[in-house]
Amino acid sequence: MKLYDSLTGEKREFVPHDDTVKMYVCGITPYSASHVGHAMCSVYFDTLRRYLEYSGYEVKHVQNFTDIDDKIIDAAAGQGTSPVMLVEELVEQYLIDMATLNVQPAHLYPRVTDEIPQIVEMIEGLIEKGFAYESEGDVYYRVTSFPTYGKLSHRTLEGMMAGARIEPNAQKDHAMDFTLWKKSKVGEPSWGSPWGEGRPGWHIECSAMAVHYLGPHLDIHGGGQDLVFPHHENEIAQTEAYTGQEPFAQHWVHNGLLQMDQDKMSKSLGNLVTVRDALEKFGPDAIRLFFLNSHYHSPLAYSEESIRGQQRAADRLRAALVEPGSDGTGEGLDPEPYRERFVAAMEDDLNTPQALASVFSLARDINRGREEGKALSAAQECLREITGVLGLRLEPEDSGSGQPANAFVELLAEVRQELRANKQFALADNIRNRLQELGVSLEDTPEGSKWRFTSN
RNA sequence: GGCGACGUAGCCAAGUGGUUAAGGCGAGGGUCUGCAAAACCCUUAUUCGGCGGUUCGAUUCCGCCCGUCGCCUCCA
Repeated sequence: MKLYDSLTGEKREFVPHDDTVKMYVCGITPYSASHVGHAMCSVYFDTLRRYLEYSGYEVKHVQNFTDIDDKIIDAAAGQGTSPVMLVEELVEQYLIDMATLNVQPAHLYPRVTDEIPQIVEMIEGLIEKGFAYESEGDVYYRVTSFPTYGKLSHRTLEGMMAGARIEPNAQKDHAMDFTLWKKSKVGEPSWGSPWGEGRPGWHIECSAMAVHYLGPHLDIHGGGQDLVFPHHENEIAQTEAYTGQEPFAQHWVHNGLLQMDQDKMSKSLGNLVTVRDALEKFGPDAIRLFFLNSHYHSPLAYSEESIRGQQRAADRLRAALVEPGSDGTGEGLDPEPYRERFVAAMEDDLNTPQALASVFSLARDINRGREEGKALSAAQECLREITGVLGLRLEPEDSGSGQPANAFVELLAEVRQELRANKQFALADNIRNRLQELGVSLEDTPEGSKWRFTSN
């Protein structure tokens, strides 16, 4: 497939180093509930992974948790809990939310606090090679020692200095030098090191974990566009300096950010909707469709109106997957052209909006074919397959079986059928309306009256 | 100020140097239905931010302008 690479700025054929695709995606810093922007990133990379697997690749997906940092320490203190407890709770919440979104779990979720030896080793290596220096218990990366610093974000050191708000710091050789190891204050969580008690800087952890679990050559390194600088720029500087090999990643893949009104949605701006709230409100399929309807590379504005629209769209896909009452005996609907269009779109830098066009056109033709008595099992199987690549579940609406209300609804539906048979339509309609208000949707079909619980 | 992305119908959103500018939602009309709902059919951008340029021909390439956003500090 063709995949865009932020470093070279071009779409290139994706060719993994060896049989297993190595994919590292920057994960979250769990200091507060995850928001829809995190979900968007996860869904895009999940879809990329699903597509690669669909194409026959084996993928090893690693995603870190930054489980120690200033914000975690502050947030824990604010809530009267410990950083460890806070992280545990938020990580669990995150994993549950991702599972609900039908995001396949990463193969490994390394955490900074479990990787201190690897991090220290990498920092030592960088000092030895002259890329880093210790200063009053802190360790800094020397940006001037890495000639191509700025290649990912397409900046120069001069450009970064111009107009930037950088505080002079006597401890550093160059204002852009960044922290690898940070001396801890009294009472903060800390680890021993050759430079005294402290903890790792943010950028080094990803380098260390990526190299530790995936080696010096990643096929895909992903994350939000806001990580390009400084985080990923620094990762390249650290990793390539340490391993002496390049490129660190074949493809730097960055997703556009979720906008909230005029700004990006972010924890620091406080303008966020949590993943959990959105999931409860709209369900996973509609949310995935909302993301996938836009190209991963573009920014997207959060819009509840739009997600509602996707709920309706998901319903139409579900309708296409309902088995025909009586087997179609006519000629079959050949799904191959739809599958080909789907694959061609996905091959082109994961063009999910275009892939969806094929999905919807297959769904429409299945629904039409049903009315025309066509044999549909192959087409339905294909629809199931390609929507699966997009991570859509499209499970039938909950028919409520096994729930306590079930028998009562069943009874009301039966009574209503009697009324209809006796042309007592006013009363029958009244029952239908009242049930609708209570969250039970009733439809009269040639095969009888069907009902289901509606989530909204 | 520097770097980058973007501006397509009521809304969301693909795409292309040239015969019909995907798809979804919404809206209008129809088929079906006791009425609905669902599904299906039809309609819904002579036009792609503005102005120039290149070209036989540009929404698509180039330049300028206007507007929006991201990064340059933590951030998916």
